[in-house]
Amino acid sequence: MQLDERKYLILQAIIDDYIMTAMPVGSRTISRKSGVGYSPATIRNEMSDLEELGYLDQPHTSAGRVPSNKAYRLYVDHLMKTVKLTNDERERMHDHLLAKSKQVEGVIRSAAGVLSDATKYTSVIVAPKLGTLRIKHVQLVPVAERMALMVIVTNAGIVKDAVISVPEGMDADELYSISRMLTEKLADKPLEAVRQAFAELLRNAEYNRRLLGETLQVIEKRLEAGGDASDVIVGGPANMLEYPEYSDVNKARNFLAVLESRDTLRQLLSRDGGMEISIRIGPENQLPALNDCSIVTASYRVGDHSTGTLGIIGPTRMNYNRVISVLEFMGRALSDVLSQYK
Amino acid sequence: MQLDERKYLILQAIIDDYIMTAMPVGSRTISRKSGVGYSPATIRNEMSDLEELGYLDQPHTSAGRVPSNKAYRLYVDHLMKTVKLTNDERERMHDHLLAKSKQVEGVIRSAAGVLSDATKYTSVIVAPKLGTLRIKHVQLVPVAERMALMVIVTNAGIVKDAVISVPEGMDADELYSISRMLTEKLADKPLEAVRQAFAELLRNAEYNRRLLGETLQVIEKRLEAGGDASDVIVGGPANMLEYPEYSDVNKARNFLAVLESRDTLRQLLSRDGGMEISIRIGPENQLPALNDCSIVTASYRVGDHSTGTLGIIGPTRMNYNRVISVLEFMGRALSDVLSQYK
DNA sequence: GTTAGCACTCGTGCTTGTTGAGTGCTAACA
DNA sequence: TGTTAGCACTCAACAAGCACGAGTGCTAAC
Repeated sequence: MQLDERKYLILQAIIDDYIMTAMPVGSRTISRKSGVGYSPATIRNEMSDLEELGYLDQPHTSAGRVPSNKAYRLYVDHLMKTVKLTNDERERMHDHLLAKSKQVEGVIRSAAGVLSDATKYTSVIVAPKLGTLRIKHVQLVPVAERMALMVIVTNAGIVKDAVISVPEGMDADELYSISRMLTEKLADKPLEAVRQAFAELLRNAEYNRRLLGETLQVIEKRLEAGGDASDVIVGGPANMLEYPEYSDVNKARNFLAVLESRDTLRQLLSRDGGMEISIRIGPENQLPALNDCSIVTASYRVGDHSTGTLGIIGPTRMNYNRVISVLEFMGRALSDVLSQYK
Repeated sequence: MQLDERKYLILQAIIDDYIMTAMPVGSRTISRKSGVGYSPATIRNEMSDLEELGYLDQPHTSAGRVPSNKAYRLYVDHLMKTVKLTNDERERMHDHLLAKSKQVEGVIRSAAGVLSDATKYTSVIVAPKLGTLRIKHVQLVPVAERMALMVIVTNAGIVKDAVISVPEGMDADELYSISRMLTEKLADKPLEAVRQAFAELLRNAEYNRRLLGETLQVIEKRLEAGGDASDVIVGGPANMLEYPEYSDVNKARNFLAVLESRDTLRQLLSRDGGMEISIRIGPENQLPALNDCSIVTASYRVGDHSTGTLGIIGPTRMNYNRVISVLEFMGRALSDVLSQYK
């Protein structure tokens, strides 16, 4: 059995309706719907076929039908027609984004807010991979006896800091000149290339080797860790509770638990290929707790080499249409804002 | 009618039981309980009195009784006997806190995690008021044509950054020397005293006045804003859903919505007096959405002048005992860790 | 002052019946 | 041969009725 034009039409109508209502949809509903000129009986026959083909599920005999994950896959790949955002909406989102643009952390944070507000789902934004960011400036600041704070400013104005210990008796002036030297040597190098640069520094070091060694270690540790918790920002976690899928408190709790584990989130948002938009439906995203969620992601650029990810997590019956439009727009907007300090 | 010894005893037993079970407690339960040697009938008479006095509520005729907010108030003020944490527990919490102590943001974040794990409620930590922190270092880093990133390192290693615009043609070296000058002039001054210092600088400025003016403005704006979103850290938001009080999704959603508004949280956690532990029960915390929540807060010190707040939000029938012990301990631990880079 | 006894209340959980949305099948129709 | 009307059937959801039991208040006896 194959999918003909009419089956596509009916399947699409069913999915569209289910996305709106979250209720199993019956043959009468589809029959009434404009654009499909068949009687309920005909629709029923087609629905029966679609069920056999694995595109529809039936919760129980006397209920309507519900799209399967396979149906959503077909939907996003072929059936869905993209909608445009209104200019008004684009403007509003853009303005919200710029309102806090004075602080970089703030830009990402408000982007997450805009995303979750615009879609009514939960949004997640992952900051660019540390290793790909370029160092603009390194500064060691004395904070205590034998301790200094190392501040690294990268492009996109992202600031990373870490406490390192310094040799006995090293004073502020000395740290200052080491900072100057480090900045000079490391400027415009990506963080992940720092090991090499350091090796070179250590070979012909006039300065304290132990200090440089530890500084290198700290940087590498940060790189390995893949960034700390603040690198994943979640927006509108409570939005998900609006949907009947999560009217069960246990489900809601499991969902929120996933959001609390930034590591899991970072992994979930890791993207496969280079395509603009990636969609994972239900079990496609591996995590059992998110079996009835879909994750849609896009990416944004910072400078020429670094990319971060922005995404939406919602029920599998999410409004893919709108989510994709919003993500595409915000991906571009975020890239613009974050690349302006190149 | 007055509260005699026996009424205290019974009320305490009722509250203890209700904190454990969240079920209306009946006279039989209390009678069986060790320590109270009276028959259910006697207990009933006393309970009737307690209800009349406003310490107990009755959900409906044939149910047991539930402590009122007035009862909780009495409980935390007089009835409650403090319990000690085991050494084992203290150690575990302390270790968790230190595990991430290399990054300051990380310390506060993991403290929030420790708090919510130890209590099974939701924790909130507010970073110290910016104005009271002391400047250790100011650094201007060029990020784009006519734009620089200003990084301010304060004691406790807290780093604040903001983008400012700089005059045409100002190069890295020039910014470097301005940074040096600013650091020298501002070092060890609290942020809120910066206005004065700047006024002085502006009076006999050799350097560009417009730059200094804007720098001052940025600092002041940050001060006025009372810190940005990252200054409030929430731990274990999903914990609250464990409790039957929040088995209603709508209630849960409202609760989570409150947690999303960092401004509201900051206000909620603002503390009245200087006492070590502050407890607000139900409506005492003003916010209708949190009418059946209690908020317990303690404070921590950073250096000599700055204080931040750490708190627990839980149902009014929370385990005040334990919460207070944990908060006291963590307040001290956090102060120790954050004051070590003085 | 304390307690046993008893009638009374009322939420909870179970069973049963009803309703209605939806299905599958069959037979008639174009 | 594809489409549709008709009809019997299914089953979740809802409501009504009922028994149960936890809990109360009151009274009278100890």
